[in-house]
Amino acid sequence: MSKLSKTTIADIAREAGVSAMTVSRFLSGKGPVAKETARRIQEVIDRFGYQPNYLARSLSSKKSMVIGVTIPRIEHALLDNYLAQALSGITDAALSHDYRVMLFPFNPNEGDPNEFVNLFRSKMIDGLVMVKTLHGDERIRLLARHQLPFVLVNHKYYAPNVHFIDVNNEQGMRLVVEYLLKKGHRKIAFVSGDLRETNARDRLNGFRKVMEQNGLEVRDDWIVYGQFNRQIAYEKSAYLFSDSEHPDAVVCSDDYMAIGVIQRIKEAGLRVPEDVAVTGFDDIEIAAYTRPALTTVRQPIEKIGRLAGETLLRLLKKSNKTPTRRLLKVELVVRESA
Amino acid sequence: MSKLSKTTIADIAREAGVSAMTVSRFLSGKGPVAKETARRIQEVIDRFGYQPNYLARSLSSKKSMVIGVTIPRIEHALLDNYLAQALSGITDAALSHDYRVMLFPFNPNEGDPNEFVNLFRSKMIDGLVMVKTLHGDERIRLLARHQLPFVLVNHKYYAPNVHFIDVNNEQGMRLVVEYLLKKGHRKIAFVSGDLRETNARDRLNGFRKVMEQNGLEVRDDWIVYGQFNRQIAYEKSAYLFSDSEHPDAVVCSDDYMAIGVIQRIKEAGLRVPEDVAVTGFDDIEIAAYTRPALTTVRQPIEKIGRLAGETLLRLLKKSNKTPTRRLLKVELVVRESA
DNA sequence: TTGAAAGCGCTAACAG
DNA sequence: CTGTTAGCGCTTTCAA
Repeated sequence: MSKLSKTTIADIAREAGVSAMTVSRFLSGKGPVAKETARRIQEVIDRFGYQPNYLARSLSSKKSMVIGVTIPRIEHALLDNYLAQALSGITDAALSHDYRVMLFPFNPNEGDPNEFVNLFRSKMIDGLVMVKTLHGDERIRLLARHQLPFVLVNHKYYAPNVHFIDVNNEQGMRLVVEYLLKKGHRKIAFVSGDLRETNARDRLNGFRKVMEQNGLEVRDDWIVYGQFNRQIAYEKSAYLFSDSEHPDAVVCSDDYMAIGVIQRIKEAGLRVPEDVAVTGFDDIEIAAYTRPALTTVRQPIEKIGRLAGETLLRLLKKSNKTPTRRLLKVELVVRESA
Repeated sequence: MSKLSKTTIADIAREAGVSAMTVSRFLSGKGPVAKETARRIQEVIDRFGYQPNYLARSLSSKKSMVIGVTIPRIEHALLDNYLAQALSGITDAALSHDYRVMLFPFNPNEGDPNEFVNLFRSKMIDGLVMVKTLHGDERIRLLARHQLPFVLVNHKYYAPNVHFIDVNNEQGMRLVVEYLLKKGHRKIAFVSGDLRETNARDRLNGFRKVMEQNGLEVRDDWIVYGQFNRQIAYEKSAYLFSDSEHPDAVVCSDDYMAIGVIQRIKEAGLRVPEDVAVTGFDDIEIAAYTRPALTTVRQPIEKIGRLAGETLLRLLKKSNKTPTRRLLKVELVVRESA
């Protein structure tokens, strides 16, 4: 099939009249090489179009120069907008440090708990960034126990050897709730994402806290326990609007859910935002295009990804005793839905 | 840092009282292993949590079991919705055949023409899927010349050793134009994407052809030469609506462009679709949420990705003399913008 | 500033 | 059905 000539470091060495070791030194930049020798080696490399065998190099040096990114399969699709943005940031960071990125989709709550540890055992990756993991995932615990280098994206997990980059969800909820209050809303419902994600929990708790600090009651029957999913939010929020007494505002745990809730509200014959205000979270691409356009909390998703990548790469250089635990600021984006 | 015990195949062999070769046979399933021997080996593997060293295996077998996916950097973001969907399909196909996926972002029209060939030279990948490449990209030509296994996604390139999966753009344009004609539109403009992408060319040519077949004039000044980009479509389409005589329909080369054009039309004080109908292409996620929701041509993007992956994997099994050249059907999705 | 020797952990090829 | 031998192409280590 392919007709690539296979030049090895030995060929280059012979042709340049030096040993393989000298070529290796020249290539890595580690160790001295005489100017004239370097010039000759470079000339031969160019002439042959030589590319070092990455597998041999990695096997010998015990560094794969690859970082893995695990992403959950969601609704049959691999990548929602959130994941795509995060991946973008991670990849940027990796490439700028000469690492490659390998994708590892996984099914939450399924499969071998050692699934990710084994990626290290098999020397497939040097480090791992995990996006959107679930609370209590045994796989994370095992990675931490083995002191493997990994970073969590948007998942808070306070434990030794666990590093994460996340946003301040409570601040986000404060922004949202206080904005709604200022607008005169008092009957505020909350539609939550999967509580196995720390984001969902933090947002719900944040919502509760800010409401109470403002002397407002949080009605238990106005907390909807859903998932980060448009369709499920659409289904589960139905009862909120079947009564004559409905909320005058709904805070949603993310944008996809807000879209589902808005659809539900319209079908109940109510208007957004006149009858019911709705807010989202994330500021995904489509948030600006929904009808009405979403008022939401913007997360710097790509930046989160980049920071996660950089944190990991720092970890690979030298392990860090004190865990990195960054909570980035969010901002309120006011559009039309509230 | 990490404290993973490093068990090798030799350890397993010794412990199971066999040779490394027998363990290797057991692991690969190639070659016979006695039932009882197999049982003993499995027991030892489990006990040690042994994972074969992927690098050693690949170095020896000369197969990396990795396929690369090249994606163009677009507007600073790595992944637009189209790319995300395609990547999803490719990854699905790869994983189901026990291959891993590595990401290789690249800047169109920049960098070493050997950039991708070198991925093969360095044994980083066994095959490559390229998404959204530009016509005449030297990198593609070099891959083909070296007879390397690669597949193009949404890029038609008729040449030996070049395989591609694309859609029938002309059929898409027929759907769109004939729909517009049926609706009574006659003054139809076209806003094109970057003509270095074969998709853009095929859509423009298809548009022309169908218009002419229906006896309609294509006004040169109503062809806008833009790029696959919302902002640029917004800017370049301005003049279409500054005259008193404007088109009553605009066919756009993709959905992002349609969004830009709609914005422009609104700012010109016109209504969509009452004054000007607008159509897109792709049916990306947000197409259903724009205001008005987009009438567009749906491509089975994820399926394209999956087919590309499968085509590549077949190529890796045995090279194929006759190039795969699939053009998938598209369908018209009528919403509100036309 | 350079080189020789020894391996990294696995599999291909062949022999038994 | 199992084992031996000889690498794969590089880097590490030590010596010169």
